[in-house]
Amino acid sequence: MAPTTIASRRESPARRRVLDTALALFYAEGIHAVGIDRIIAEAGVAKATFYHHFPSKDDLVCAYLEEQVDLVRRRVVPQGITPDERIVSVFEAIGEITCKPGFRGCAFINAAAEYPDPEHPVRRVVDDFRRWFRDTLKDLLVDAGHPDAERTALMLLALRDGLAVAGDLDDPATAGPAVRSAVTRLIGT
Amino acid sequence: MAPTTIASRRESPARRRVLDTALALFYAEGIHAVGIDRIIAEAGVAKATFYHHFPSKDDLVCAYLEEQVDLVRRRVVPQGITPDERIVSVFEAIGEITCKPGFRGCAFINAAAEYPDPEHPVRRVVDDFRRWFRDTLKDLLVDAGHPDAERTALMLLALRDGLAVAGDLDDPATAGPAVRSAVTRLIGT
DNA sequence: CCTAGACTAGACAGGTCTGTCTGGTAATGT
DNA sequence: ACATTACCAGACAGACCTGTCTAGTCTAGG
Repeated sequence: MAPTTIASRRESPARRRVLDTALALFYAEGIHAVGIDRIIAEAGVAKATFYHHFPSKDDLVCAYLEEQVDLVRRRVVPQGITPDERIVSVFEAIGEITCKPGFRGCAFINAAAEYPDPEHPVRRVVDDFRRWFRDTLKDLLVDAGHPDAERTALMLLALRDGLAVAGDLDDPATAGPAVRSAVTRLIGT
Repeated sequence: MAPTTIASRRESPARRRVLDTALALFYAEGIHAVGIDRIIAEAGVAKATFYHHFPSKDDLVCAYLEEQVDLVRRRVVPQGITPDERIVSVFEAIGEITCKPGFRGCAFINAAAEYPDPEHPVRRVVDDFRRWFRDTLKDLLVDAGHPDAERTALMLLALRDGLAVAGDLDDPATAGPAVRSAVTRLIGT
């Protein structure tokens, strides 16, 4: 038994192609709206191969969201000068992303809208992400010596969600410029 | 021809039952997840009757969202003392609703997540609602003599969306108490 | 009385969905 | 040389989807 078995199941060209396709299609068109047949066709993968790597569609959906978690995590890490500025920079980055052409809102919010059951594995991934993001904001606020860090982190999370929604449903250009002042008003400079 | 034809098509016991059932099921379980068969079964209505009142499922979905618009509009109207207090009261009402047991987020955000095409009739209803809400906030801010009413209205809309998402995905109890201070920080009093 | 229309019950067509299963190819490591 | 395993192609089952259609009941207005 080569060191293949599990390792290659986690990383293989076919699996990668499926995941990339799922990332694009699920995000752009919604999860229930995209069938397995469509994914394997556009990924150029046989059905048996797909079900070899992902026992069910739900597994693929979870993997898709984990992928999104990785993408976000990679962005938030880089630090600016002061903790205050780091917070502002995180939100300005969000403001920019929401203006980009393909933006279709927050992948986690959209996924949760399609999975009402809070106990569903998909919702677990969403919960983990949100908890991580909230804690990260709180830590930044604590570093900045902010009083009432806990509550302010909740407000900032609400702002983030609102920006993501607005970027998708309203005119994205209008929301962008307001981001910086919204953050400073909330954290009270 | 009695004054029936169109009038009764707009208001009839069967149609009402269908609409009420759709309101409950679509909101609680999502739109794609609930089929016509399920709706007509729980509404106690024949299929032909359903398709008589709603030519397609999309028509029902639009009617469902219009129904939600009516519900929200009815709430926002009542006025408090000062314009500032009216704004706060609107948001405290939102804060309360998000804590209630059956809360499953904003019906419009959830619907939009399932209808990616911005030109789709469903999205038109969503757009109309958001425009109305944004304008209402702006008018209240103008009445309050607020400078920068336009931009502040955007922030408040973002806050509303964030509250709706948080009430659905996070612990609803934690977000509630922060609402009032978030609003006052944003409108800068 | 009679007729238009709102309604019920349910079969049906044509499509899509997830997931299984068969059968075969190619590469790789022992 | 051989076994494992990653992969491809595609048929298939069984369920569910939307929307149409037939056939018949009940009610109220003229």
